Amino acid sequence: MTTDLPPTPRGQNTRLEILRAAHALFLTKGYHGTSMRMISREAGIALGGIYNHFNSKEAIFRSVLIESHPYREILPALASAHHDDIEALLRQAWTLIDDSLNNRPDLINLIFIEQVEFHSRHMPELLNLILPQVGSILTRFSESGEGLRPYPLPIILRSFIATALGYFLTRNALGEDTPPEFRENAFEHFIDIYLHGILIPEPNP
Amino acid sequence: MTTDLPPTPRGQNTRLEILRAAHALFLTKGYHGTSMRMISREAGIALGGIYNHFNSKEAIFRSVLIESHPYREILPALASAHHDDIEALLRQAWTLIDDSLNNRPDLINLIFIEQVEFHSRHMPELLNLILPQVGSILTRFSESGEGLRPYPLPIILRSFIATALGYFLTRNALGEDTPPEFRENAFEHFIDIYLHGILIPEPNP
DNA sequence: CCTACCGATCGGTAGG
DNA sequence: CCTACCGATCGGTAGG
Repeated sequence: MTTDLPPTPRGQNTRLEILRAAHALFLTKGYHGTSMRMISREAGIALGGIYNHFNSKEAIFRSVLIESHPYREILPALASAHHDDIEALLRQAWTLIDDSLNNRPDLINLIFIEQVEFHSRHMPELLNLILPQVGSILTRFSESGEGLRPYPLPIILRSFIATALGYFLTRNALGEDTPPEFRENAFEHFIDIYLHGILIPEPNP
Repeated sequence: MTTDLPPTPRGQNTRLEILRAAHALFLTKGYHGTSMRMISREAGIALGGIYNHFNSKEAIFRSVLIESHPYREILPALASAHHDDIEALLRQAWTLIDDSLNNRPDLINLIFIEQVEFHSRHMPELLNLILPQVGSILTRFSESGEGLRPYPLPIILRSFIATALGYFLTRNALGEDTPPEFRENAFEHFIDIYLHGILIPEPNP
């Protein structure tokens, strides 16, 4: 079975192939640990051909960051969660994060590379894309946020994201040869602790 | 004012100078973004002289990681906090973390480099040094942990560390040109949310 | 602990 | 989009 017409113009497919290869390499080797020759090999294109699509190695990283940053999974998860009360909404978002990130814990490496190797140089541009989505999420929080403790809504959102990041960061650091008490049901415990943290407790029954 | 005798043998001072230089460079440029020549220049020693103290570039990173990992600040902070009830103990530890890390947010970059550029290869060795300290901290938790929700103590410790990491990670990502609602009093809000998360609420007064 | 050097590889480009 | 190449720099070492 062959496709007579490529789904997108040929050049566009090559561009995506470069981004896919670079993404995979950056995640496992970092930016300076990845060479243009590795990217060209992995993408199945000659070294010189890359420069028809990107002006520099950093331009590739910038595109990978903008188009594949984990926030692109976390924020839509929050935006698409559909529930009346905020606890159910956040629990559903937590499940969606689980689905998209739990099997790919190195996805957050992109955040680390941006901080360590670029001093967050590209974050202003990325935040300009992200913050508009954040606005509608915060509105939703305030609409269904009856039982929330009186923290600023941006703090509640930031600490939710921080909880996810802290989970994956400690998960990777702990590895699989550490005492199991540090790992068993940790994903569920983390969301429970977070929710107790932001929700006003039910009156004692 | 000159010192007649160096406080430590000459060779030992050079070794420490190499580690200090390498640490500073790794934090700001990453491992592969730092060259041996940069380290030699910053340490004030010839390139070849480094190899009298370390067998390879990775050996330098390993020593930096083991001797300067942020856990070396967080865990002693927890171990030295001295209070009857767990809330006061954790709040004091939080303050100590603030003192040692808040002005040097790039200290956690060492953790990221280890994860991204080394796939946490050195963590087993590091955890062997860390986990014994953890044992005594957990014992303290259980002694003064009357008001704790029934989470496993290792989870409570892990989520405390994760809260600190998530705070600094989102702090660096947000930068200083984002809406202030995401940043105002965030450090205090984070510990409050965490403590509400793990403590059984007081009966309504 | 330094000087001088090794082969390999780097990001990027000219020219077609 | 490829081939062939550029100068610069890499980690590491021999020899003293």
